Amino acid sequence: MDDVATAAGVGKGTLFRAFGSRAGLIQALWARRTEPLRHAIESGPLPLGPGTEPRRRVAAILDAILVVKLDNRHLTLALEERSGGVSLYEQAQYQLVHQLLSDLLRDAGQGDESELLAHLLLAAVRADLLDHLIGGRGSSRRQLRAGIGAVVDLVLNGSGG
Amino acid sequence: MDDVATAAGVGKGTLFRAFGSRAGLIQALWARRTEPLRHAIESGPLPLGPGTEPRRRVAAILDAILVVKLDNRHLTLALEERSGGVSLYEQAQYQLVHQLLSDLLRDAGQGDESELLAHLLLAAVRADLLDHLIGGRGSSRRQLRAGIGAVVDLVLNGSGG
DNA sequence: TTATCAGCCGGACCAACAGTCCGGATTCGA
DNA sequence: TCGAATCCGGACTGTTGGTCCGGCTGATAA
Repeated sequence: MDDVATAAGVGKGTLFRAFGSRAGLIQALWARRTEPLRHAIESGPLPLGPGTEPRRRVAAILDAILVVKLDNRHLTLALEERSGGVSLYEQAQYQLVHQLLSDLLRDAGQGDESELLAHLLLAAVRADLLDHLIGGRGSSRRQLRAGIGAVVDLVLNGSGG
Repeated sequence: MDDVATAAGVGKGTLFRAFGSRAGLIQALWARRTEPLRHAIESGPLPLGPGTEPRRRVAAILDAILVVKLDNRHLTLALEERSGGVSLYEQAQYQLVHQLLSDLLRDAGQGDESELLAHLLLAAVRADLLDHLIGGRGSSRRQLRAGIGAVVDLVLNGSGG
């Protein structure tokens, strides 16, 4: 926070007055970075926008989220860190995506458990997991998108097992 | 740490000499709490022990982990918190379970993606998610076990969608 | 142009907390 | 009994998120 304030050319007080807390700053940054994505989901073209078949739309949204997270690894890691007693699951932005995915899954016929299933799918793109997969296992971005996409497909459409 | 040392009737130095760090203490506690479970998985009776059909065994292991986590919510939350720069995924105990689940999934015919799938299934029982589901949504223990069990089944056996 | 005042800003300060370190107690061997 | 090696406790340090107040600025009125 000190460094951020200095880099921004303001005092620490100003920073905290503007964003409330470290978590507030991070969430504000995240909100700005994800604005195009939110817009595309709300009213953009297929397959992200409304009108796509629910399962395909869920997969598209998850892939888009994955890409944003890969493009903002440090920020995302900080965002999802439990800080100030606020967990990821209490953040408004998480609850919004979760609600959307739950609704889509319900539409897709996953009546029961659509809420849990939405949590599970979102857990597949959690920042620390991505960080581990990239940093530790050396997966490339391509491999990650393909792999996670496959697993999500498997969850959504069944393996036929 | 101060409080722990005081409660244990020793100095803080002793605590750190014995466990290395806060994370070390938490992992040691966790290792002790999960010792019976590890033993049951290694050489116990069905469905946890070896010999069970892979998918069933995966489901049984996940349910057992879920129960332990529910019985030790605070400890588990602390364990999975990124602390000291060490994420959950770098912990030896996580890697062991992940390896086991990966192998079982491979045996079950999920050749490709068995590793990612194992991560996904373990993400379904992450401490902060459980905490959110219990604390915020008021799900009972029973409901959680049933719900997560159903979702895991769906992932393992397909929904037929 | 100058006096007054409200609001905003900066950065010194505070509290919490993981981790270190050294003076002293204890124990073991001679 | 004495000396040395080991172990222990808790005061201390460094870092960091967050607070607070003295002072600056800019607007307004005389």
